[in-house]
Amino acid sequence: MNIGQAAAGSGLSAKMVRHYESIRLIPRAGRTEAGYRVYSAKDVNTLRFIRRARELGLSIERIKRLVGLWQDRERPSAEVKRVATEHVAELDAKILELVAMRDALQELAKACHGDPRPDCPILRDLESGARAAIPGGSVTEHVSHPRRSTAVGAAPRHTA
Amino acid sequence: MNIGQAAAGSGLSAKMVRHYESIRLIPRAGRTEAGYRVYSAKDVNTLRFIRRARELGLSIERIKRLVGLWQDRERPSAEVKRVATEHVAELDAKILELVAMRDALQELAKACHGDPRPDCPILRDLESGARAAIPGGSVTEHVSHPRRSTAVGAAPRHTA
DNA sequence: GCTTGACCTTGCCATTATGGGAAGCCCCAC
DNA sequence: GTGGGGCTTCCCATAATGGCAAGGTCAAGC
Repeated sequence: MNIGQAAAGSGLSAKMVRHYESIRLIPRAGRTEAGYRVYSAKDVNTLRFIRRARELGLSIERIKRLVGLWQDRERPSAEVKRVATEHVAELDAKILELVAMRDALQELAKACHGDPRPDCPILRDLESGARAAIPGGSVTEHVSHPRRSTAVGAAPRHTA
Repeated sequence: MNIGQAAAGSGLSAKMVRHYESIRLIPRAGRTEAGYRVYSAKDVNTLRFIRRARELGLSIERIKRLVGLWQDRERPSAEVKRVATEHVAELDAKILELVAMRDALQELAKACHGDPRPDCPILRDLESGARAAIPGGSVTEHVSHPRRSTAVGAAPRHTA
């Protein structure tokens, strides 16, 4: 099958399938005489694997490792688990960061009248507030109301 | 003062101060005859405001709005509050996404022996698992399109 | 005066994962 | 034989930041 079918069958975009080939996450697909990429059902399985891994937020680098382990019948499950727990640790760190931001901003917003007058604790905080540590608490418990919005405006990088 | 002093005084890098100028988050700084940027204490205050806003994860676009409101003595606090609550909503959405990922992966990891044998529920899930409800957790079903961020491996995009 | 070193300038590249679009070839149905 | 849809490659853009490079500037010390 061509890339369109493979993409549809895996849930990825054709664009991303090409991209994954270019960064060598997947091997170079075979070509027809006209240069069209050719995929097998097995290839689609690999692409689905990748899509699911991306849904769990795994980075391309980790997915590379996982695909390698997946295809190795002798793999120690310990290695797979390690990749997973590494990612869980990063997710936890990120979650803590975002929760701290949200809680701080939510407090400020709560204290803001939100009326036609100019006085505003949010601006006062930004103007000269010292960002302080937020008292501990389980992250999960704070997560309440949903919302299917879009991007969060990314935070300062210091992480890696 | 020069950019180095302004950067140090605001907690930003000189690089970012130049960047913020280039994207017009701040006005073009005055120059010496040699072309060096010149900053006043007031400029540094603005830079500090920006740094704190970034610490709260606000995007440059929202910070632009906030800086504008901050400098407008007639601003309605309701507008400031709106910017803040918009961001809180996005943070909440992002947090939910990450928590869903973390919980799912954590469950899988917990079920993985992590020994020298190849059998592994994590790979089995990726191989053909539908992302489903996590026991004990409220976050479930389709983990839709996340986004990128700091340390975490980022997820699919759709948003912007 | 001249050297040295710290600081400044602009500009380009990299990151992460993904989308968009252009220019141009290919294939099949009608 | 033609039109439209699928395919190809390549470049650009995103968000925010770091890094490096080549070169100008300034102040201090000799």
